[in-house]
Amino acid sequence: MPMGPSSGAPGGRSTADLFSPVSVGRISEVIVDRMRQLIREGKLVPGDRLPSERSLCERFCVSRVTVREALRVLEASGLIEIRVGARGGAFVTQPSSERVGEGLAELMTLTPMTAGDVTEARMVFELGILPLAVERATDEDIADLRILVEQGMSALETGSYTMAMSAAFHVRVASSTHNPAIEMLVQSFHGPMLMSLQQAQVAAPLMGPRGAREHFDLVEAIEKRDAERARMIMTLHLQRTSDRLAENPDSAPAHLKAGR
Amino acid sequence: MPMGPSSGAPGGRSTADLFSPVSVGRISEVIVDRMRQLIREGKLVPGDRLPSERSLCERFCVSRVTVREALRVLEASGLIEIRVGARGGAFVTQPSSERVGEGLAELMTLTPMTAGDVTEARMVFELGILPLAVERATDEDIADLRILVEQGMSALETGSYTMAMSAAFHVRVASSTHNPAIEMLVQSFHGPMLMSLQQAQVAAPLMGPRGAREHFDLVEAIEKRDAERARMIMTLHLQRTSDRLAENPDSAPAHLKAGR
DNA sequence: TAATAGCAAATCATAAGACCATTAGTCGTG
DNA sequence: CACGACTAATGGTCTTATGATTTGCTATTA
Repeated sequence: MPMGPSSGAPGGRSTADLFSPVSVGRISEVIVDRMRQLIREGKLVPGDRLPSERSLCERFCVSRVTVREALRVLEASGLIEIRVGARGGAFVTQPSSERVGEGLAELMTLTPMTAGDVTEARMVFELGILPLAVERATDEDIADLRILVEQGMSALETGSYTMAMSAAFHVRVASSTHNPAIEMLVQSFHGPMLMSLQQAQVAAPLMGPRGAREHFDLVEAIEKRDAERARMIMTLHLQRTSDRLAENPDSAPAHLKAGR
Repeated sequence: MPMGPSSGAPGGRSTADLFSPVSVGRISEVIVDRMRQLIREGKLVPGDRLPSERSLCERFCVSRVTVREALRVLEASGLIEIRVGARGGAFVTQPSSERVGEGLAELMTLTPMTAGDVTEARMVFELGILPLAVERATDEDIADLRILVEQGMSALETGSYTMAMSAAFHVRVASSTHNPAIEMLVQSFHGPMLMSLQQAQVAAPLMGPRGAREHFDLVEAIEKRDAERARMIMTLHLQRTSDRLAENPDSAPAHLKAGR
């Protein structure tokens, strides 16, 4: 019996299984999958430290190169973070929407897509979730929003308003829907995208006293469960942002700018 | 002049620049950035083949290990694809929304997020873009949609309807907005996410004759620029899908399932 | 002639061993 | 107690070798 681990004539079953490839792709890829699975199953939770490269070599019976390539991939996937030095190693990271946002941002730089396109998509989404936010916002949500509005206003006075603060507000509105998927998407929108597009220089003009006022009014509308009014305010608010972007030369095709 | 490439006393400028760290992080990371930039600038376009690993070693004056780690990262980022054998090597890939979708799907498996959450987000977005699609759809868009509907109907009769076909229809609707960002997002939704969640086994029940009819009606509404009617149809359509999902035990928390 | 087996080259995949750089902890000395 | 030197752990990189896979060519043979 020249072929096949188990005895018996080869006619018994489909040849498709018997002559399947003996090795499946890269070893490092197998290791990556194993790690992924461990993380998914919760056997590895954020903060955990993986064994050292050399330990992993022994456990998997592979060379360090292979282990390192697997770690590189996991790192690029945002699943682990690697620190050097004593007590260093690979640590499981907290899952975050940043990675999605990064992928989104990168796609934007590679694809014929303008800032206007993105703003429009954002508008559709943020307007669409408003009714949900209005309906579901708890007292705690509203209190948080009020705090953010106040912080924004005082920051405006001292001229220290940043895009991050605006993003925080919009994300908090999204999280008032109590739908993690929605929150994550909005976060992905704001995170690296707008951040990289226009840094501090246009943050202030983008957010004048009027913008702050709109934030304030929006919270009030949410509190009063006035979806229609909330929608109106947000429409204006986003529309103005969009217009500012249109004036701004930086709003040119995103893939011409963006240096990370 | 012991330090600094340009002559002159060190007092001329901030010492911060002069005594900056001599090496910044990983070499492989530098290579990754260089490659990324080349691709962004269009010096490397999809289909192009990168030099072989050994050539890159010489060009960058680094070892093969380093080059390989860079290639792994680029591959994990979805920027290149690596083939082995003669005429193999690293090839620049067509940018696609798949990567974003993957990241999204992975986040879903790692985060406390139910299929219901995702469906809700999807509903918000797909409903929100409908007015844009209705307004902007060209004759070509509508013709394409009709073809997809017909294909779906005949597939239903032969029992060969797949999730992919449903996804294709919804994505085509999204692309009728002529906004790449929107198209990409919808694609990200449908791509790996729903695909992995419920494979073929639930595709058919999810898409009965009624679903096909709704697709048909939706196209008609778009053609007649009847945003209100389109919205109603889509609402029902998605709602039904959502309900089916809720009945289905597979709709349990996404992070408990999903094996890729 | 045409199909097939065999061979060679290009290329990625992996291994093993060595050395350097960075970091945290420890221990000694003032 | 404070500060600096030493040590051990760990990732980062290099070098050299070998294996595996794919393509294309070539020679053999029916």
